[in-house]
Amino acid sequence: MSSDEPRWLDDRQQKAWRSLVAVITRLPAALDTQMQRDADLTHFEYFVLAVLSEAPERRLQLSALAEDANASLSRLSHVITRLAKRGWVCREAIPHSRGSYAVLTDDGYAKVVDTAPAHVDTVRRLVFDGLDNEQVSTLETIGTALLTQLDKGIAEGTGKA
Amino acid sequence: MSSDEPRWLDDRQQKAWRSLVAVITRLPAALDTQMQRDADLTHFEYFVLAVLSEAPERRLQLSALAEDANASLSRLSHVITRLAKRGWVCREAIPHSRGSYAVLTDDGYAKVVDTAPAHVDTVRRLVFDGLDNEQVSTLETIGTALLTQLDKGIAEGTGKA
DNA sequence: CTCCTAAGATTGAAGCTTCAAGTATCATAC
DNA sequence: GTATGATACTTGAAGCTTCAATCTTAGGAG
Repeated sequence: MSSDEPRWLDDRQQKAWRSLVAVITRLPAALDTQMQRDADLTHFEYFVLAVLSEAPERRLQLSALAEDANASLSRLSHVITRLAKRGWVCREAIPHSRGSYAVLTDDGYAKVVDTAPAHVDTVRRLVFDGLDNEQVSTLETIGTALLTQLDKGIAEGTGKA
Repeated sequence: MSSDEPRWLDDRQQKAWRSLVAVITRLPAALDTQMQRDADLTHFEYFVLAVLSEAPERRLQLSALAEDANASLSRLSHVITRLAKRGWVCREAIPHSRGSYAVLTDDGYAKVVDTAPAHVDTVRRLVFDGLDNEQVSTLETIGTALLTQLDKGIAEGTGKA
């Protein structure tokens, strides 16, 4: 515990928090619904493929990919197994290292190219169509601030709240 | 599809989107980790209990609770079953209606009271400690704008992207 | 060279969410 | 009163994520 009385959030923070919770709950669900329907993929699976498609040589070490995709190594490993079964990704040992690459296959690249347009349309429809240019900048600024604090907070919190 | 060429996101939107995706992926994971460790609850379970604790008579019809908790009725029903097994909630038929109430028990209320302080500390640590007053207001504004557009977008999107 | 440690990744079980199908109850029409 | 339909909720199975344990291999110490 930080102090004696358990300082509550003030009114403004309370409202901001509720709306943030709603966003982090509803938006992923909406993204998954569209992805599932149009591409038989979770949004996370798509994101992994998309990150790989932009990497040099369309390959990335698993631990690096996990970081870029905001996931635990375990989660990523399971997902790579699933994507490999579908032929979109394969693993490749890295010489003189304990690591492995995840490599996007040509089929995987084609899948991303196929899937991207409907996904982008969805992102516009669910998010950007409601924001003007200034709000988009603000979103980026706030998002970055949140991530910075999140990383800091996780680092601190490794020893109980 | 909206038009001929699949209009991509511009650079600013792209950056904003990446940071938003990171937030909606990492923040829930961090909240769940703390909740699991300190209260043996998922963040969603806690949120359901918290919403109930603020409702008149600490009760809400399931469909209304689902809406307030940003969840599908199915998800909520499973969760209520789990919470009921632990004695924190019970169901109660609504006379002359097809609906049911979810009612927070005294034990359930006590659980919320016990759990809230560490949760609030976590929210401060992961989010608000990194934001000044103005940014909190901005967060609330942007969050609300996102939710508005999300609802609109989902309504539109019920017939393919 | 051999042992030891730890980094990188995998795995299986348990738990949560979703999806689709099912049940029950109320309102309406005949 | 009895169909019909729709609303509110429940349920079981399938799939995804997490957690903890495990495996494998690289890098040092002796």
